[in-house]
Amino acid sequence: MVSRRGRPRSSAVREKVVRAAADLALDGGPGAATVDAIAKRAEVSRTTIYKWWPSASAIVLEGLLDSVRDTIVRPPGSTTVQALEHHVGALFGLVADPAVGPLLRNVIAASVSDPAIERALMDQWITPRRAAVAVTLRDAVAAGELPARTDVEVAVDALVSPPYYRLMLGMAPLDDAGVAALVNTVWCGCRATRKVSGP
Amino acid sequence: MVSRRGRPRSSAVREKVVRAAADLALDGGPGAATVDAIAKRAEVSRTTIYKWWPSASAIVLEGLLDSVRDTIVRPPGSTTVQALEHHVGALFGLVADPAVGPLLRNVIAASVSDPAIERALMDQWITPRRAAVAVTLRDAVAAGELPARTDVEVAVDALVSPPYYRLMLGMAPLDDAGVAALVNTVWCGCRATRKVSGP
Amino acid sequence: MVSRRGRPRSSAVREKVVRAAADLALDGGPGAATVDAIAKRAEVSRTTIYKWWPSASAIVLEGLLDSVRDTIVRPPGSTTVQALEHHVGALFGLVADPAVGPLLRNVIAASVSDPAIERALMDQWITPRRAAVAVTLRDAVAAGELPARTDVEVAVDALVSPPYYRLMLGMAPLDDAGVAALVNTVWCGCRATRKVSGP
Amino acid sequence: MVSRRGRPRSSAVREKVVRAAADLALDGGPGAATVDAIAKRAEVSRTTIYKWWPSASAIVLEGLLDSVRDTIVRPPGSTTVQALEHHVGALFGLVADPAVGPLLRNVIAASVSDPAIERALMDQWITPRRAAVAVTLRDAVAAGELPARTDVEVAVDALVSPPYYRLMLGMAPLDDAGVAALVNTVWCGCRATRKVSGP
DNA sequence: TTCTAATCGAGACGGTACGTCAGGTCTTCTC
DNA sequence: GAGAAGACCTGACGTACCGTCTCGATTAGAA
Repeated sequence: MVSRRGRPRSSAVREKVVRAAADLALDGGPGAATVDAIAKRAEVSRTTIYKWWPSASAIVLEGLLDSVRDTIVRPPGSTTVQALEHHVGALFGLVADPAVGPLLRNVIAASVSDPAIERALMDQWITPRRAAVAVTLRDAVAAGELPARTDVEVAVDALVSPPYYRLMLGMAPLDDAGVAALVNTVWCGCRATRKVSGP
Repeated sequence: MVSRRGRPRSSAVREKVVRAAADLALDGGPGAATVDAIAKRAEVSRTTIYKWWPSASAIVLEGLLDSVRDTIVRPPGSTTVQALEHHVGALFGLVADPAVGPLLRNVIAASVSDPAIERALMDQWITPRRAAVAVTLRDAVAAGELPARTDVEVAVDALVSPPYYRLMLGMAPLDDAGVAALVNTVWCGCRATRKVSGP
Repeated sequence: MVSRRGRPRSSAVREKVVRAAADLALDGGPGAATVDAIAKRAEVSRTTIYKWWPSASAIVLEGLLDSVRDTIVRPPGSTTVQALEHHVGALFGLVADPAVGPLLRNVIAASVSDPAIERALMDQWITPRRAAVAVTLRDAVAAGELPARTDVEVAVDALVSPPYYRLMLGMAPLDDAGVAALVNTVWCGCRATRKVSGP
Repeated sequence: MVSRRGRPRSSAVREKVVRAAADLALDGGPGAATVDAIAKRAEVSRTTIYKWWPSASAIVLEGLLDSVRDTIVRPPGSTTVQALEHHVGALFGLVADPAVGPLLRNVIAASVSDPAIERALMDQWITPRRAAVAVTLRDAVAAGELPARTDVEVAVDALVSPPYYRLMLGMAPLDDAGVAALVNTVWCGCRATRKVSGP
């Protein structure tokens, strides 16, 4: 067993910082989660923060990923459509969650000017969620439920883009009926699609 | 017509400022278009800038809207699908345009922390483009090409969200085939949709 | 008449800053006169301070020079010895002054690690005071009161070094009798000096 | 004698630390000898340094005293003037030594804001050197070489202040001839002095 | 023409946050 | 117990932008 030398990192610090960042980002509006403000609220030294995180947004992102640790699994025994609705519905619910959406919006905005955030967001948030939907769709293609020519990436885009789009532009999220309609439309669209430039 | 007394506003100033902001935002990366930098580059006084614009992002937005003044019209004599492809294709092209996309991304990020930008962006960019697509879809419903139960807002979301989504997350834009597939999928999906929770 | 463009510099700011620095350096001990503390005490923005002064020590130096603006003049109609005693006595008095000595000590300490302070201190404080004494001595040589071989620089050193030496090392300053004795010793020494390496 | 329990203090550590401090203070300029830098250069833990020394300046001072361990003795069989010249010349030489002067300047500057350094510097450097000169002068008074009214403290000041003064202000040190002239002037001045306020 | 009201430029000023550096203290493991 | 490693806090540093402010210089219609 390898026990590190020196004083061990305090887990309390990490928690206080991440929680403070989330609190500030949530009820202080975006731009409130500065390193200074986080340090003050968490009662932690700014220096320590800079030692562990490269920016305020990185902290917010960490809090975001912390709060959403539920594994992305397909409900056992579900049909393809049920699985799709589960995945997409969960995503919509998440983005519309008042404790998650604002953080995500914050982080996406920050990712515009911070490649590191962009990468982390992509790797740890976007890609896993796209993958879950994509796998379900590809299984359906393999099972013959969807035609072989189905463009999975495009279908995934159609299914997952709207919540981000509405989030970033400050539009109200789709309600449950809207979500169901979206899934239904894309599902039927994939099945009904004919060759694009046919006779 | 009552022409004001005093020195009239110099149009040269507006142009220099807007151009400088766009240049900075484009090749300096986001965050480069600060008021200070714009003032220096445009060789205009900071005071003057503050007199006419509330923020740097507002200038970038103005430049964005300036550069995209093409009227959003339905090509005369086009079928519904052709019209849809034209509208959606134009939008995708715009967002993928290296002289437009970055500015837009910039402005959307700024809109997160600036309600005024959010409003202006919504009113002058998002809403008109959604409206064009929505009108086409509603016409199709009226003409019996699409079923009456079609949820137009959802269809619009599916059609227009992907480019913004990919733009904000730094993903490569869909290529032409992808765009065509998307339009086709949604169109077919709307036509083929059955009642969501049928027996 | 050249009237500057732009908002004119506020003289109140300069005064408040310089006074605050002096106050802090005097009753807060050395090391108390940081830029932060000065800004807070003077109720002036740190930015503004950095615009006009390169360091806290520069401000203290400015305050020092401000408070000692008395022209260095030889009393009219004085004999050489009287003039010397006046000059040297004034210097001793200044350095022993509780409102001047601590500032000077502060600045000399800072000059060790700041060439700009070193230069300014030299040019605006040390050199003028050495010069006054040197001129008086040289006049005495010219008048035949002192032998031609008198090493003026050495005599100046002997006369002016002690107060700085005692100041820097925290020793009590010489009292009036000590000052008189010093002047007398050096004066007589210069007159009585024989060739250093005689037969 | 009871030898302490536990690991004894490593003399290697002391040497490495002191040497590192001296090296940094000499070729890194003042301000370079921070505790951090010393720890890094000496490859010693900061904690260890803080355990044995109260400040970086204390280390520099220790190095200074280490490097100048020559006993201050009067050359046997010397005349008073020879002894004085020896003492004062040694002091001048020391202060002008490029391996000693900068350290001393450093320490004096630090003593301004650190009473402990001030005390140590006084007790272990200044006082012994003043004492050596004072004893010689007092012996001369006792022997009748100098008048009884000689103010020894003042004479000591005149003899030893100049090198410190020039050191602290960054002035070039006096050359050998200057030193000889200084000693000669003060010696003759002490012998020739008449009552200060005579008729 | 002269007045007058506006624009525009220059620059001072107060703020807030940034990211870094050094000083100290404390905790833990290793020798 | 000495020493190494390193986490942590404090406080100051100097910089970048922000937004406001006070000026003078310029411009062109209105009196």
